[in-house]
Amino acid sequence: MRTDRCGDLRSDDVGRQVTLCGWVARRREHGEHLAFVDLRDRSGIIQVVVDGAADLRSEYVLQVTGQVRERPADTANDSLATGAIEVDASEVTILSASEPPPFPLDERTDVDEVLRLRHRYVDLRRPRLQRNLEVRATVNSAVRTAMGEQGFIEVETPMLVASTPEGARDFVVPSRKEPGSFYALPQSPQIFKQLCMIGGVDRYYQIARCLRDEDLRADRQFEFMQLDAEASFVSQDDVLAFITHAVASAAEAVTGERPADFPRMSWHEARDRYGSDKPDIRFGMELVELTPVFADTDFRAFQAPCVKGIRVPGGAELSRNRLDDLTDTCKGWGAKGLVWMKVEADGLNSPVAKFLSDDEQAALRSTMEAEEGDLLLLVADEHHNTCRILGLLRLELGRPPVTEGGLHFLWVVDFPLFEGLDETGNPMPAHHPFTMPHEDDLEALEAGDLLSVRSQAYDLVLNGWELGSGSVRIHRREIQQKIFSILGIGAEEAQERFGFLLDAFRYGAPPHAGFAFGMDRLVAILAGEENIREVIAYPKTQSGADPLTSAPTQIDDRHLEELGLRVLPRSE
RNA sequence: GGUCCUGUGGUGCAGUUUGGAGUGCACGCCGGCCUGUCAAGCCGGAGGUCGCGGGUUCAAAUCCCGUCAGGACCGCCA
Repeated sequence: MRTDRCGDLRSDDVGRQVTLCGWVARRREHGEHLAFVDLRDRSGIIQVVVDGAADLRSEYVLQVTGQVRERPADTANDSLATGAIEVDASEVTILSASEPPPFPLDERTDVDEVLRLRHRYVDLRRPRLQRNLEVRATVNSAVRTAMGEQGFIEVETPMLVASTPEGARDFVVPSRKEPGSFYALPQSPQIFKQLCMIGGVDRYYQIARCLRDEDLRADRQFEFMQLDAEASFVSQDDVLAFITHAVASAAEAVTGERPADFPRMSWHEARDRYGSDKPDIRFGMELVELTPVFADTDFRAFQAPCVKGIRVPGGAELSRNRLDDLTDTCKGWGAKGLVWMKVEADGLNSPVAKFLSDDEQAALRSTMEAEEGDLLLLVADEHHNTCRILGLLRLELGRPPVTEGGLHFLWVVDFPLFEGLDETGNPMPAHHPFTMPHEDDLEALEAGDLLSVRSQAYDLVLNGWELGSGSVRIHRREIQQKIFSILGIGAEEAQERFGFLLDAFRYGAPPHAGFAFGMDRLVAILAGEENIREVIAYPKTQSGADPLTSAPTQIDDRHLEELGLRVLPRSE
């Protein structure tokens, strides 16, 4: 139907007879005998000169045949890739008419998102989404190539799986053949990929759809795509290298530049310096240790296990109102309070300055390298809480937009194996119960010094977004049993919950390790989007609805009966 | 489950603080004019459940209560 794409034509094509198909992006009429139509397809836009009488309106679908020609002198449009030329139409066929679109398709208008989702087929025509979908396809393709290069093969795993009690809430699918029983949709292919290892598929990967029935966020949808990978006979370093290659290849495919650095940082260092296990290292404002400065302080609020602060360059300009807001925000995060100090020519301006000795003020200023005009924000609390609050505050005050600062990848390693205790006093696994403890910490594990035990688990962070995580898995039976017993999972319960995996481990399980990272998040950052809905063709709203199809919908009684289901009346 | 923000012709906004006639801006739409525009221009026109319900008031887009939808975040996401 067409010989060329609209956006591909250039001055080289002058003189050629071409046939183009596309949508009317805009028309400019000059009376009976002249009109300009900007014809748009996925490749871009070109100006078509048509007879003024033609009734060609916005978003009509046209087939245009005509000759490519230079535009007359002084009428070139530099802002258009095809701006030096135009197509002189000899024949225009309306393939499909269109009602006026429900919202403008130009890039200038920030349209209500529900409206965009309800008419997603129109929204998808806009350059922004066209570009984002291309970025996504490029990333998918680059990742597949990169994994293939490293000897991984793509294996598909089922969507209808058994529900396990771990992790997120499952989406479930009722069984027709066995009423009252349910499949679960996979939260990840975790178990299956480990079974692949036992099955001798020594390098598995999959760009897998995962589903978790948890509340949605800017970086979270019910369903999302992961690069899921697992390899046998490899170390943590090997896995980091595999994933680094895949992610670097994806970034290079999109930006044209291969990111060089994938630095590593221990979980402890990340917490102490950035107050986060996913530090955004695009900017400074690092947490400064101040506990020694106030070791002998008379100021009650600083008589805490840990005092830290951040320095906001130029922050002394913030109004009292804004500082009060920040204090409230911190309290909302669970802080006992927030101490602010403005660094001024004649000293520290702060409600609490009078409680601090001259030595303390001087030590504070030098430790924080404070300069006139800075704002110092201090929190005193338990170590972990101090770091967490300041980490959130740092992001609140300093985090650049997604499009700024380049790509800063970071491997966070040496996570603790357990993060605190649950209500019943059992330690909680920081990753999952198959995570291998650090070899150097096996003695501490044996000795019961649980919270000091590191794991061979690792996260990949990009500009403060957690892209994904992985671990070396336990393949030694006695260690697995030790972990289960620490977690308070008895042999019977373990068998019930993970029976088929444990059974499989009896038949020759190779040492293995793996990783999974969120493709949507990677694509969003590479596309310069703050929200993964912008890189998903058909996303859902924050309440999990799809304005396009109206999902979720009710099903009729006959259908319910067939599945052995009855819907309870809504409770108050 | 919680906190905060938003909802006004087809679209994007202003108007809400301090109640007084559906008032305004830009785009789009419809009609007319126009042979080099490119966010074309000029003239004219149509288009409203101020999300919904209730309350206060002589009077509500505006104040109060509730509710729905959307968004950001907390909880949640091993």
